[in-house]
Amino acid sequence: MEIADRTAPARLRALPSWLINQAALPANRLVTDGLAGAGMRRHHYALLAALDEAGPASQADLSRGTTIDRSDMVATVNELAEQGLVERAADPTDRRRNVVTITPAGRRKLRTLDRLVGTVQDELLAPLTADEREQLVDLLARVVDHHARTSERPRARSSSR
Amino acid sequence: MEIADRTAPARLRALPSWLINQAALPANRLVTDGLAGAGMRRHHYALLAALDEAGPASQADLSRGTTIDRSDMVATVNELAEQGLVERAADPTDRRRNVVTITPAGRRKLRTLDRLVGTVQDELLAPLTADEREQLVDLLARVVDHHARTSERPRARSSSR
DNA sequence: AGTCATATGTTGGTTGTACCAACATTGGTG
DNA sequence: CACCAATGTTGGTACAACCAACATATGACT
Repeated sequence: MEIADRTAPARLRALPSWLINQAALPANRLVTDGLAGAGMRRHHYALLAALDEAGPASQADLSRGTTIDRSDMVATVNELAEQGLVERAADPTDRRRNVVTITPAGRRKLRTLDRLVGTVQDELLAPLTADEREQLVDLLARVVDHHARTSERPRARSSSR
Repeated sequence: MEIADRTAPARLRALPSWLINQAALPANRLVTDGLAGAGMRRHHYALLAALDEAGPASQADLSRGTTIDRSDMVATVNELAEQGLVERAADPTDRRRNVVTITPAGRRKLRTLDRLVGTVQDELLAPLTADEREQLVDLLARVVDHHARTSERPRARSSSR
């Protein structure tokens, strides 16, 4: 009569897509809460990381280099710029573009966030050994890579016209 | 200068929480698209599965048995009832409750969805071998279980009746 | 040179999922 | 009886991931 076990249907519990979603819930909760302590959100961290690793870039390039949509990039850059963590400047060589640059304060903040996010991974993967964590990362990376390639069709340019 | 590689920052690519999120994107896209072909959404599938496996139950029990909030359960049951896939009836023994029951049509639909969702898993995990898929499911299940237990502290019932 | 397709930043949406707060009704327990 | 808890329900929030359209600019081709 009663659903006493409080566990999801067996069908779902065996479903990779469902498990990934369920795992994403604590993952997001932990990361979001962790970053919230520093006044940041996930987009902010991703953008700072991209800038730190790849150097100054236009918003469109940053959008392609992260998974942040061009339209969401606007607000993200705004928010980071307000806090002095990045700077937005017009690109003299292409007046359509803004060049976004990480500031020293941004780099400092990023290091803080790195630590923060790092500790959160331990909480997230608490039940797994170091080996298993590596396995998980490897497996997921291959899945993610596969779909990044198949969804993003660079589309052979048809200069034919 | 330019972010030509179109890959996310290395920091993120090594982050379990980020990978889980990125994997959830194609997972959701595939499942959502698949179910959309049958006029269903994920909630509908989860609810039908729960009803099929655990039998008729109140909305609150169903909410606990899936991951669907009590408030979202209302609409989910409504939508399935409109299509004759479930039935909602007042519980004579407890007038607060509605007893939700899956109909034969609901069972038929569920079988269709099972097939649909199953084929989608193959697409999702295309780059992995059968062994690796099992590993992934096992690792994720343990992570999910761990956080299900640590977050939900139901507090031992005084009288389980 | 002029035309046309494309890239860029930006605004202003929409969708889906996961929540939370509050409420009236009912039930169970002291 | 008085009180607290559970249930269904309404209405709302937050956030990420999109999409459409636009003005401006660039570049490529004729």
